[in-house]
Amino acid sequence: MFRAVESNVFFPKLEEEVLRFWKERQIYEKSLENRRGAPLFVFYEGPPTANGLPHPGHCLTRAIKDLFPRYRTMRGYLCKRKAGWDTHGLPVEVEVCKELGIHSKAEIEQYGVEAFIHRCLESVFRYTKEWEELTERLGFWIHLKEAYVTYHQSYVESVWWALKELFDRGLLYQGHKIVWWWAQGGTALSSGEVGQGYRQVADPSVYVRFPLLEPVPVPTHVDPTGQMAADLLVWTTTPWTLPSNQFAAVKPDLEYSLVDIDGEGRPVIIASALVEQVAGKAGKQFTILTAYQGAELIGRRYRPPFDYFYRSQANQQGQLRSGGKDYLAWRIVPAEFVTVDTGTGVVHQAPAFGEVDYELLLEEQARFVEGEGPPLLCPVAPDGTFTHECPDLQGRWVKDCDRDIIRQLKAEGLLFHQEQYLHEYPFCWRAEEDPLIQYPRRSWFIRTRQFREEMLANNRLINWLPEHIRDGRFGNFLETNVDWALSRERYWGTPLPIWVCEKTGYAEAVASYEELLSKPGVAGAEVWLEAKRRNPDLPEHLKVHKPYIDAITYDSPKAPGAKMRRVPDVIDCWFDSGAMPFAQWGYPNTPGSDEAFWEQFPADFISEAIDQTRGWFYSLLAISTLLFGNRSATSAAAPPPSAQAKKTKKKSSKGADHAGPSGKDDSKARPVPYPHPYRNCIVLGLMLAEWWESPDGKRRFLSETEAQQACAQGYVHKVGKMSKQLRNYRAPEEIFDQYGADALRWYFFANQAPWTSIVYSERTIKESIPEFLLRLWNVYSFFVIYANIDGFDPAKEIGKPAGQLTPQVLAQARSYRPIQKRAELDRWILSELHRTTQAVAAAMDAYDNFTACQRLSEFLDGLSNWYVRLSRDRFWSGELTADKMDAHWTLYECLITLVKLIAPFTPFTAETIWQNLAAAAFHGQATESVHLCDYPTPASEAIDETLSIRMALAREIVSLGRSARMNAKLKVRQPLARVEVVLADRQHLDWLQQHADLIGKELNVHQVEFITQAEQYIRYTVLPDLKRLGPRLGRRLPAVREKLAQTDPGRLLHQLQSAGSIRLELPDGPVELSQEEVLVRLEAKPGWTAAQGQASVVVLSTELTPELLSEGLARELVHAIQNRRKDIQCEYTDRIHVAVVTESAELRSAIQTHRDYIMHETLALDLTDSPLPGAEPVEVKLSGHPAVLYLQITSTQKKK
RNA sequence: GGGCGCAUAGCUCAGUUGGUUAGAGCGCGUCCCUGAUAAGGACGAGGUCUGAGGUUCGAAUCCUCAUGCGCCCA
Repeated sequence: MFRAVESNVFFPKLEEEVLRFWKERQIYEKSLENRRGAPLFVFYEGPPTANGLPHPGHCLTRAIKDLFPRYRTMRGYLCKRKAGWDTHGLPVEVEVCKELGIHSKAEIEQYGVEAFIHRCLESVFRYTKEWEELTERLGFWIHLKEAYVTYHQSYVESVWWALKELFDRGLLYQGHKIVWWWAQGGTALSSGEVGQGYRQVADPSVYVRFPLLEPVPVPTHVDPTGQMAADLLVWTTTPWTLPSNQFAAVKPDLEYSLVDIDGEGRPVIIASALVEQVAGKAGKQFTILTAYQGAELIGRRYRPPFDYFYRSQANQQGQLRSGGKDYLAWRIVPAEFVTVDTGTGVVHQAPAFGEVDYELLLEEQARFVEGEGPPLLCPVAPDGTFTHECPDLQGRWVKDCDRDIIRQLKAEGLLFHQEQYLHEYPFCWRAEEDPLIQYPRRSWFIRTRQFREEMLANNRLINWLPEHIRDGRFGNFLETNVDWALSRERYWGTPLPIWVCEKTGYAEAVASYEELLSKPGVAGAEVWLEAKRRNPDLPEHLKVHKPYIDAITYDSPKAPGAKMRRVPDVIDCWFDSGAMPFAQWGYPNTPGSDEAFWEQFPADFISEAIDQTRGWFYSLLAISTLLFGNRSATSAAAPPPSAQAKKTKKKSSKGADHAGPSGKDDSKARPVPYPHPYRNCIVLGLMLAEWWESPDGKRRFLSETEAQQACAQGYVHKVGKMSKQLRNYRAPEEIFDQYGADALRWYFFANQAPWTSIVYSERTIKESIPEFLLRLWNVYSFFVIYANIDGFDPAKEIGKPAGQLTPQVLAQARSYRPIQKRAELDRWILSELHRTTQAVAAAMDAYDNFTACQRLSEFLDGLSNWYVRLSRDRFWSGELTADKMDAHWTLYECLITLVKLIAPFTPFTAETIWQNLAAAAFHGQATESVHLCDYPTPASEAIDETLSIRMALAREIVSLGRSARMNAKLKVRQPLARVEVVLADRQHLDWLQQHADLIGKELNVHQVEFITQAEQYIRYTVLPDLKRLGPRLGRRLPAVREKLAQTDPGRLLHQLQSAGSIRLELPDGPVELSQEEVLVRLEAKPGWTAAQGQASVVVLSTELTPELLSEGLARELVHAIQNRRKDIQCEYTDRIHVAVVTESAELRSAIQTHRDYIMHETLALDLTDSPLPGAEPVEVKLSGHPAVLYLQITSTQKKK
């Protein structure tokens, strides 16, 4: 016996029970134990930050991250799932600053770095509980207890090891980075912060003359000497950067003009396209004297407007790599970024105060021999004031100097024009009156640029979903890769493990705390010990963090008496997360990490949202490529031979998956087979919120109903970014409580490809219940009802152990007959089951959950709306015949297999059903949990494609029949004499004829006839098969089409049937069309009750004889009695007494004629025509005939 | 400003290598069925596939441009 299934199912409650069950029985742990020694499927968890509450977008990521590991586990792989937490970084510091009500670095220092770090640590795990609850409630199986944590000592040391590797290989260097700098607060702002602070502002816009040192060539009609002295005309909105000018940039393929201004005699050079615009602005008369290509101007020298540097460095030269020498500064250089939208086409370059300018400086430096190139000129201090290098401006805030600078330009005759310029400019989001400036900071870089080609090559080995990421967003990013700016002048992060000699500047990297303490003359470790003594609760991990680590110094190996001190920076937290493939194991310092790392590298599967393209996806790839990529045999980081050997044991399969070692030892040619860290990557779309607003926009509602109730009308539907401030989305827990995790999961998996950006729609989540879960539940409930009524108990017939209840196990049962012996309907649904299994596995192997879900939905539809529907009378027939047992076994097998198929998608519902149908039914002799089962494998011998096609045809005909009945307003309860089905194609005619009864029953008609020629109802059309004929006929196709349309279809059909082909005479010669190259379409002629589909037309006979009407009445009566049974709460098997009192002769006659049928259908013991004493009379109308109905339940008894 | 993507029914989304009548679910309307019963099913209305060009015998699909939206980077 199966446990009775409650009809009013509430999924959230079931899910809670399943969660308890999983926990008590340690099902997740068992699912791993189950696969001990199996081939590996490697999953990496991209670590979330737990310093904020999880939102619906995290649910999507975590659902996808659960789906494929679950699937692969069932497919026989061992998939270890280590959780991880990202704990470092600016966002954490910002949170803490908010709590403390402070902003700047000075305020942090004042508060105390030590205390600040402690607060960061507290903040990091503030919402861990919420995250863990969400993870568990969603059914995301992952080892939360053994999570890697980026601030842990082992993790930090692993990162240090990686950095030392890079440092020792010369891949880590110090340079400048131009940052958006908040001078008053003394800190750089992240791009996100900068983005928040843009405001429209009016800045001075000045056009300045840069006098060229040498005259430029001109035609002799302009000047008889053939040359003229000229100025460059340069535009800038930041006059304060002019003292720092180093170059003027032009675009080589742009045309420039030499123009005379109001006949002044000293012409200027300006992009030709801008002559008119600038002349107009300045209100001057420009006369073009001659023109140059930008390329002709390159290399010419000019005098900058200020001589702070020029005074002493004007003629300095450096050695070029290509041989020869060139001047270091104040010459015209080529640049592609020059545009002619605004300005003059000649761009002032102050590399210290513009990122683009700085890039150009680097390019210039690259032309020179190391150390010989132009230096960076920066006469501005970090507090935003001019230094002693500009004596007359010294100590003043740069922006305040704009006016004096302009005045001076004017005085020297260099100012051509001045105006106000309105534009967007960033301000500090914390101190609104402070404009940001671009400013150079010393920074450590990783030479990723050198590995551009290697990274691109590795990128090509990754199976990106969607594919366009590879060559699009990610590929483009790699192609324009610049060196990774690694260091951050912050507090809470992995400290940069570089110690520098205070005297010589000699630097070295350190790979562990232990290594550090073993250095000669080490001192300062007591700072940590002292802190720990004061506060014994401090986690040991903190000792590798600021400020404790900063205290540690040791003797310099280069200068006696000098100390090595750590550089004060921490690193970009993206490096932390990108290091997780090895750092999660504490590689290489932690014992056993060597094995663990190489076993779990690279990942088969990762998934995050698209915003991670330049984040985690990049940091993983860059770090792996640099550390483990192809390089000389000196590699410190090559996999041990044992790990290599183990990996070759992996099963090979299709796709990018496991496209790994061939099994041969080719490690000499390629030191590391997988320098790319992940093979398959699903890039998720971003999730938007939807909400409703009151007409005034002041009130927000999360459902339309609420909006309707509150505002009646005029409320507005909104779609936009999810926002904590706006609270424009429903919290995940509420979704779990109302609809359940499976509903949410199915909504994510089944509605769209995962990379589609979706609107988080509560309504759609709700809908996934009736669409899928409830439909499955109804079939399951149906099965249990009848299995229990019939005493169908598989456990009684199957020996122990029953295991996973595979078809082989079920076949042991005495009453289980081979599929070939069963009814066709059984063979059909089992064939569909295996086809679905095949398709779902293929889709899931290709990481295509959307297609997989569609196939599952289609199967469930067939099971529910065709198989169960048509099998009903088999289930409620009285005798336990072999056919009835077949129906039970078939449905049972379908359900058992289906719950295995859906287990990775909706793990809770699958488990609930499995527990009843398998675990409980077999009293512990079946596999404990559906998640410990193997994924079903399709049996090709059970698949009958022809039957699938035929059954689909039958379903179409029934559907058309219903449509036809609808048109004629003939309800299905009214039997009809006959239906004629006209087929365009006689291929499946015989089969359909054999199944006429099935179609007839569904349509409630007595006779179904198939005809292939029925000119009386049908018009035929012969159409060309364009897909076939297109390639063959090309240009002639339209003529063929026309000719076919004009020719009498009857003649064409005749020709086709007699000759097997059609010959058309066309102006440009004859064309022969074979049977396969044409399609025959049918169309019902008007005036018939008919419906047409692709391949068939269904025509109904609408003539109603008295016999048919009488039969219809009988069915009406049955319907009325069944309704009444329900009213008086009959059990399914209750027997009843029935009486019908009526004046209607037709009705009495119908009862007379169909007495047995009525009694059988309604489980009536008798059917009389006088009132039953004690029974309540109910008045009914049956097709317009009034009657009074009496029902009375007898004692409950089995219908058998 | 640059890169990438998206735009299909009232809403949320599918649409396989270009092919004849562009689909699903929800919502709406009209019904049906019901011994799965707080389900289920059918039918209908609703589409210039964002716009404009182009390639092609043929374009929602390929190309170009424009518009709008999103993400990333400036």
